[in-house]
Amino acid sequence: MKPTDSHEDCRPVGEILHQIGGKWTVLIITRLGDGPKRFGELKRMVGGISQKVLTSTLRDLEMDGFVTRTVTPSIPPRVDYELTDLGRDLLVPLSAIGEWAIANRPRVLAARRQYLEDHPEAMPKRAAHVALMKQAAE
Amino acid sequence: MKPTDSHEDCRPVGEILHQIGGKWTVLIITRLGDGPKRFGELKRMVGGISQKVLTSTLRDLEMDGFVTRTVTPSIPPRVDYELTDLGRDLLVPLSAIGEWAIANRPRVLAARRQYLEDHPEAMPKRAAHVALMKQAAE
DNA sequence: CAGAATCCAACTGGATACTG
DNA sequence: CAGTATCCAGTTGGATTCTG
Repeated sequence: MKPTDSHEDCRPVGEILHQIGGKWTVLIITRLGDGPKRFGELKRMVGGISQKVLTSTLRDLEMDGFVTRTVTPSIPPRVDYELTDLGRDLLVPLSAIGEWAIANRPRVLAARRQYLEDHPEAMPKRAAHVALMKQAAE
Repeated sequence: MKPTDSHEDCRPVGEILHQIGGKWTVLIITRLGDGPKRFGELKRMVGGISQKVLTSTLRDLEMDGFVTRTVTPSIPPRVDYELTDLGRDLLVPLSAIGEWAIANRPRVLAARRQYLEDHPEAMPKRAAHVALMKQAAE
């Protein structure tokens, strides 16, 4: 599995990455890294995610075999999510990305500021930029 | 920079991850991993990407300081893209993800098949699923 | 509590045509 | 060759309301 070769298997890999690369996936998987969590617990921990999106993201993760969903039919109901072996496996490279993001956010923000200085006309054509720029302004 | 703590900096990290998690970002960065590439070269190597999307993704990466864009005003014009130090830095955790995806694609596909067996009514509510299922059927 | 169901605005990304 | 400029369909994701 050499890293710099393999021109053919780009697309299939892209599909998996796209799935993993969802805005919240990394956050959810890493939150589950230290044990099972209930739905509401996860929602609070991640923060800023709507239930609809959390629900469907968790469904995706369940579908891909990264998490298990355990329903306890009590009143009120209780649902726990937990990483599978595959999920814990994925957690390794994923948390590496997460830590990279935390560690290098300042560098990225600085690069964005620099870019805007050099290209004053650049202005946000993509939404993600706006969000990051707001952070850069802090 | 502990992995399992830090409830606060989830969102900011999410923004960076979202950026990185774009469908093509990982593919492009890893393709650039073994040296500078021209626009058309990249387009062929990645495969299946439109020039519009390739262009805007490259702009994003440039904006974030991951790649440099070098224009040689000849006829025909020539533009080279190359990883910056920050980009090469990012390449490390990113290619880990890429390799994970290649190595574990079968497991993910198997999980999807299993899921569909267990939940016959599940059927594609999200597009990404359709793509993966088509692959699963191969 | 955990979600399902709607409604709807915003963003993504593909196809096509044109330019220096 | 390497874009830029449109147009446009499909998806994502937020807010809100309702249910077992």
